[in-house]
Amino acid sequence: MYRELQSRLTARMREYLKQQYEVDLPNIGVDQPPQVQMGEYALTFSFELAKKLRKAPRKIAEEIVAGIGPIEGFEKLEVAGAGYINARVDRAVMARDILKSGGSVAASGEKILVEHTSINPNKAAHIGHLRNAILGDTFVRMLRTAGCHVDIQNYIDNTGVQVADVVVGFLYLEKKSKSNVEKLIADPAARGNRPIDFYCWDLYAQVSGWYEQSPENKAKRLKTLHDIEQGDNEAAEIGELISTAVLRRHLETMQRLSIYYDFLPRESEILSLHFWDLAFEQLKKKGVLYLETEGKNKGCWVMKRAGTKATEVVAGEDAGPDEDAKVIVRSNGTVTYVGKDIAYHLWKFGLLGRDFGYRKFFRYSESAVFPQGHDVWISAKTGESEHPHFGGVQAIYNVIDSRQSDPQNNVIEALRLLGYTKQAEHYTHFSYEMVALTPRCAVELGYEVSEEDQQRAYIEVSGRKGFGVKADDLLDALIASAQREVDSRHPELAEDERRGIAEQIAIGALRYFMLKFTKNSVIAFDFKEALSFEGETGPYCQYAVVRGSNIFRKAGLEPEEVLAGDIDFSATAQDDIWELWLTASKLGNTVDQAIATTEPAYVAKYAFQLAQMFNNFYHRHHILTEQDERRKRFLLASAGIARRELVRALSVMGITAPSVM
RNA sequence: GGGCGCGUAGCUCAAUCGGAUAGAGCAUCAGCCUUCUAAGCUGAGGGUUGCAGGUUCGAUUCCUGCCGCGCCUACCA
Repeated sequence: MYRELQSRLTARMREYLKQQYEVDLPNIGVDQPPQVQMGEYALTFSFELAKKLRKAPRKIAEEIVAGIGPIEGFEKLEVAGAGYINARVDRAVMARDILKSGGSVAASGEKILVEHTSINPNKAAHIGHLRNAILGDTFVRMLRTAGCHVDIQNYIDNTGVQVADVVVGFLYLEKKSKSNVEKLIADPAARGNRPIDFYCWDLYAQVSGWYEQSPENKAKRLKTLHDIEQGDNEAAEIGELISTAVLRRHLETMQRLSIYYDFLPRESEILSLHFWDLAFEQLKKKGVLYLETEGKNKGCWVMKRAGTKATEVVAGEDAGPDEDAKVIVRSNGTVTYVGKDIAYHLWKFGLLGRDFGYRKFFRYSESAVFPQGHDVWISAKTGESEHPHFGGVQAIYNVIDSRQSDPQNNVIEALRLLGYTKQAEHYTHFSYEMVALTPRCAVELGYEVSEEDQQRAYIEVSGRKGFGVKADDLLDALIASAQREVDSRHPELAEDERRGIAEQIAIGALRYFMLKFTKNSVIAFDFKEALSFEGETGPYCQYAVVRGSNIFRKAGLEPEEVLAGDIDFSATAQDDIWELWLTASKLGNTVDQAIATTEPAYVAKYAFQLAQMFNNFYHRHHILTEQDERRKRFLLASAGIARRELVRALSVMGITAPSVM
């Protein structure tokens, strides 16, 4: 709602400026005045125009305010300060519109692919992966709120060195055969009742140490990796077993947080279906790759990096080889990771000329989210005959941490050099910073922390060293902590009900925690902060919703019927209450902005702000004891609007509020 | 060396295209439960926005140079 009035105001201003001063301002900046009593919108262009028009900003503002005449939906314009133009809306009219449409957002209809999670299937998910998955899932929810059609993909690197490392662990450290590993996966007792991904977590860390012991050990790694890539041998079969079992665990872990997927493309199919061969042909034909004949990259097919000036040498012949070029095909003929990624992204845009086979892999059972249940498909060499179609999308968002920005840029550059400039422009590396541990947290967890690391602000998580906090462990800790609170507050409730509430609170706390930081801020993880349910947290927002619900429950009314009823809006003149309405009208605006900047934190901040404002309102105005019936109705409507929009904002973040807290 | 990012209150973080008095939470201190739930509310203290210049009516925001920190920069994947 907020957005519609804003565009009406700026459109009228632009028109008037053209007509009156013969200036065209395509982007008229709009702010909000510092206090709501000063108006809902603030325009600052008078300052900008001062020089051009040779008039004082305040004078310009005064002329415009005097001359422009009425604008629909607005009560009046005022000059403020040195030349601001503040616009006041007609509050009663706007309130009526908010009641109807609230923070609804415009529909778009584009087909978009979001790739997120993409955890190597060789160990348990940790807090860094949680940040990725929660950012990705929330971004998907934002896009869907905006009316986009989104496919969610989770890329599985099941033939990489990380999987090979765990296979080495099974084969050489634990001396296990394929059937031993099968038993380990099938029989919980065989792995000491630890989940298989936890088991692999420990094994993976051991293997890293074992490599250090001798060069022979290390040689096993390369051999195993090659075996896995080749296929048809025990190492490959163990790799397949383990990566599939661990992947299943990852899906279960993410499902606990209401994070879902549509398709799981795997590296094994990118290899076996020879995606690279097709990409290689295109890259050679268009001259994107060239065979280096000199220097350190002699014998490799390389590509120039984005931003480097390869054409700089026009006259000078003796420039030598571009040592900075990115190797795509090694001198032994094997393709690098970036090469495979280029092929994969050609497929995503429907530019490769080949498709995956598709097989059903995992099913989300019937629920509120999926009334008919939902299948997760996985890539296969030969798939099922009936399957949905993935790929061939208009835009891509890859949720990958900032450390991958270099390879990501290489892929984008390859698309551009291939002539797919439109696709390159619609390829977004949704980059975010890592989650690290504070030294204190590392010590708490029982890790040895060096003198040097003690002095740092944070220490990078390392799966290779087994250094980190597992996602399931964190979630369990959050649930346990929430459970204690719920048990003491609501002993009257049944046990499974209390458990359900504790889970909702834990998920709210975790998802909000991962979203409240802006993307390029490193999260220095600390249990104390992450386990907090007070202040700027998910439970704070959930609590505001519960309070809102309680009012209606005690009043014996449904929020919807109050909002649909007859309401006297004269009390919107009261600034503190009006501010609540105004904030409630801005969800659509916030989501738009969050999409445009790929910054989910805006939504988190918004939800907190709205919750805070509601809590404020809650204390200041006691609704059920209000004697004036008209005012009581209005206050109920105010609570209803705030609650409705807060519920929407939380649902964009994948958070639901429990019935009681 | 080059690329990307960061530096804001004791701590953790916000601040829309450059906009009005730089805001939250935590922590500290002082208050508020006979009320629709205190996972809450009110108030107080706490700032030379790393440093030095520049652009501008206006700079936390843009530019330049320093200082400090992190990540990336392999024919590993």
